[in-house]
Parts: sequence; structure tokens; C-alpha cells
Amino acid sequence: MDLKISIRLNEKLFLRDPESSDLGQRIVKYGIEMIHKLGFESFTFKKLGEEIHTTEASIYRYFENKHRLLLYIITWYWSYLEYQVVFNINNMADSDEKIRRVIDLLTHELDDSLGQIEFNHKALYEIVISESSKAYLSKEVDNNNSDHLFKPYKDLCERIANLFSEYNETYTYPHSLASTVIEAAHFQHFFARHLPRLTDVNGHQPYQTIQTFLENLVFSTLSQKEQV
Amino acid sequence: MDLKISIRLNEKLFLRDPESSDLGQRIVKYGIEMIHKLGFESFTFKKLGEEIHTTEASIYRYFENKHRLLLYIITWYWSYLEYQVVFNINNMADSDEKIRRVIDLLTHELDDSLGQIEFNHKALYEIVISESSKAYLSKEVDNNNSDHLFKPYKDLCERIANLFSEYNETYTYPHSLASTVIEAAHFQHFFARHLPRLTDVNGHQPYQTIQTFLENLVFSTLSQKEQV
DNA sequence: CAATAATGATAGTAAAACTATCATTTAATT
DNA sequence: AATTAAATGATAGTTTTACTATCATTATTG
Repeated sequence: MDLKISIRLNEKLFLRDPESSDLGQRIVKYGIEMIHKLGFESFTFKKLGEEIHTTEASIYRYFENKHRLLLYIITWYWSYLEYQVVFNINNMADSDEKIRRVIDLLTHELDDSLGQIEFNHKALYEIVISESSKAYLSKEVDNNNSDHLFKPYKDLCERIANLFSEYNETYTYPHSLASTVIEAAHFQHFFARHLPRLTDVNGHQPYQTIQTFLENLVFSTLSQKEQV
Repeated sequence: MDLKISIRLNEKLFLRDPESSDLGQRIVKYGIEMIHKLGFESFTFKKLGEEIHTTEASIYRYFENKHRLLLYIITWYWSYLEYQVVFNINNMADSDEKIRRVIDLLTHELDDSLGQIEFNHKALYEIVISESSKAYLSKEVDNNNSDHLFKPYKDLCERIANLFSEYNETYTYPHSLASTVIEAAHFQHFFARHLPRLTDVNGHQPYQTIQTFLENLVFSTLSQKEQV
């Protein structure tokens, strides 16, 4: 069985669907590489054009600007992650186990065992870590939100919040806890690599340490005897 | 008693000390206003120059670029906040009470009852919420860190981590918990305003709700009976 | 085979992000 | 008070970014 997962993203993210052509796919694939390599601020469509032997103008036919390309990439990640969550916790009876699985998924790069999807998953995860908050931390956030561009993030958050409520239905802040865990997973990685005094992660096993930190955080919070 | 607190910041943040002149102070004061109003991406030295009736070139004499100005502003906030933490928990015997006070400070804008400091504290707090992560989420982070530009953030984090250790000396992740709480305080505000489905904050009392969420998170985590 | 769509090639514009130069005003020193 | 030094203003210029427009060429599709 060799199935290809295709994630349908909001059409407002692009001008022409990048999945529909070879050029479009190259824009996304090498866009990920270059944003990863240069950082979002130094990344330009001109540089990407040179890399994939096309012109700036051609890239602008797919994406309104580089911020939309970032949003496309990050949104794809959120959508795919939600799919992974659903797929992975399917048939799990125990909410404890489900939550552990979700934290595992949040703190590790997507595994590409499914094949087919042809881009650098490690680069994508590192973009998520370093650049994803720039997707919403902009003056465009309200307009983008009206266009439902953050729906995948909100859906993912909702799903995790529901698991928290399933574990402890009296807990008051499942959504805030969910978004905190998602964000913390990312910036703890960033801090571990760049500003290690902001963490207790020693260089040794960062992924594992962050996972354990978050499990501990979530289960203590959800298991508290009495609300403060 | 009418004392003026002066925070001495790392000299690598600026080319000429903005506190040393009227123009420098206007750059910072109106820089805060304009970054708040336009957002960091749309903010330029040209626009700021027009606002304060000076030229782009003059502003470049104080700050290498707009990112350094942002770093200056954010670093000032972190430094001042650490000062507030020290000042506020001084003479408190109870670590429970100290931690509550710190969370209170983190989730609210700086109060300007001390007078003297003449800029918009609300605008500053909103910049911290929306723009502060851009101070470190850049390819410059390692160079900036070598220049000790993040020391105030790390010191603040360290101090909070120490309070956590004081409350429960067996807790394994005081630094990660501290940075998580600091960051969460900010983006929960951002989400509450712009992406409310990512939180449980209802429009009613956002500050209070975020504070309670974080107190609950911290104390459950630090009070857990057994580590997971 | 004709029509249509996608891409390439090229050019151009406005603004951003600087740097340089020199005159003038202001402040500090003798 | 005169001299010198420092800060600012005024102006101009460069490179890069972030686009938009046009038209020719190459693929695709009906």
C-alpha cells in the first residue's frame, strides 16, 4: 500500500495552487530549504528564483508575497500534524496514552516514513521552531484570521484541548494549556539550541528532555487535586 | 522622594547612547509609539524621522538598524521587569507569595507610578506581547548572544527559576518552566485578542484570567507529588 | 490543429535600508 | 569670549527588496 496523503489548504493562501504544477512544488520544496538556510528575513523570491532557475515574477504568480508562502508552509505543517494526531491516537483507549502521544508528536519532527512527500522534514520542523510565530505575529493577523488562514492551528489546538478535557473534565483552561504546550515545544527547542540558559535542556537529549518537561507539566496541571 | 531609575543597558545595543540626548530619547519614546502603531515590519527609520522632525541619517547615528532599536526597547523592558521583581518580592518571606507576585508582574503592564519615565507603558507592553520574540527569532541570535544582548532576559529567567527551586527544590525544570511562563504570559494575551479560540480567556477580564491560568499551571507543576 | 494556459525574459517602479558629505547649530573647554 | 569639538540637519546617492507590467515562447488540452 503506497498512499499519498494530500492536504487541502485554504485557497486564499496562494494565487495558484503550488501542488498543481512542477514549478509550484519546487517553489514550496526549495522555499522550505531556503527559509531554513537564510532565515525568513533574508529570504527573498529573487534568491529562490535563482535557486530553482525561474524568475521572481513566476513565483509571484503562486504566492502574493513571502509571508504568504511562510503561512502556506506553516499551515501545511499544522494540518499535517493534526492528521498525525488523529491517526496516531486512533484506537487508543486511554487518554493518558493519547496525551503522551500528542506531546511526542509536538516535540519531534514529522516522520516521513509515509514517503511520497518530497521535502526536508527536518528543515520544516526547524522552520516551525524559528519562524512559525511570525506567521501570526503581524499586523495582518486579523485579516488573515478573517480569511480562516489559522483554522488548522485552531483545529489542532481544539483537538488537544479536547484530550485534556477528556482526561480531566473539570480543568478550566484546556485551550490555553494546549496552545502553551504547542508553543513551548517549539521555543524550548529554540532556546536549547541558541539560549540554553533559558532551559534545563542539556545538549545531550534535547528532544527527550523537552518531551518529559511537557509531559510533567501537562499531567501535573491536569491532575491537581484542587484548583488554585 | 522623587527618584529616577536609570537602567544601564549593554553598549553594543546602540551606536550612541539614546539616553544621553534629547534626540536619542525622542527616538526611543516615539520609536515605541510607532512600532506599536505600525507593527515592526512596517516601521521604518524614515517614518520615525518624519514623526520626530529629524532625518533618517540622524537616527542611524543612534541605532545600527531597526532591529537593534527593537532589541534596545525589549531589553530595557526585561531589565526593568527584573528590577520590579526584585523590588516587589523584597521582604516577602513566603515563596508562594513571591511567585504569585512575579506572575502578576509578568501578566500586567509595568505600572508607571514611579513617574519620570516618560513613555507609553501600555504601548511598550503591547510591543513586548507582539514583537518581543522577533528580538531573538533571527539568524543574528547567536551573534547577539555572544555580545550578551540577551543577558537581561536570561537574568530574569534565572531569578524566576530560583524562586521555583526555592518553592520546590526537587523540581527538575525550573528554567524551562520560567521561560515557558514568561512566553506564555505574552502570547496568551496576543491570542486572547487576535485568535481567541486558542485560549480560554473570555474578553471580560483577560489579564486576570491569564494570571490565574499561569498561577494554576505553576503551582500544580511545582506541587506535584511524584515526578512523571 | 487551434486555443488556452503556464512560464520565461525583460523591464520598470517605489520604497526600504542603508552610507557619505558638508554645512550649521549647540555644547564644552581654555 | 573665543576656540574647538560634538551633534544635528540637509541633501544626495547606492543597493536591495518587493513588487507590477508586457510580451514572447513553450506546454497542455479540447
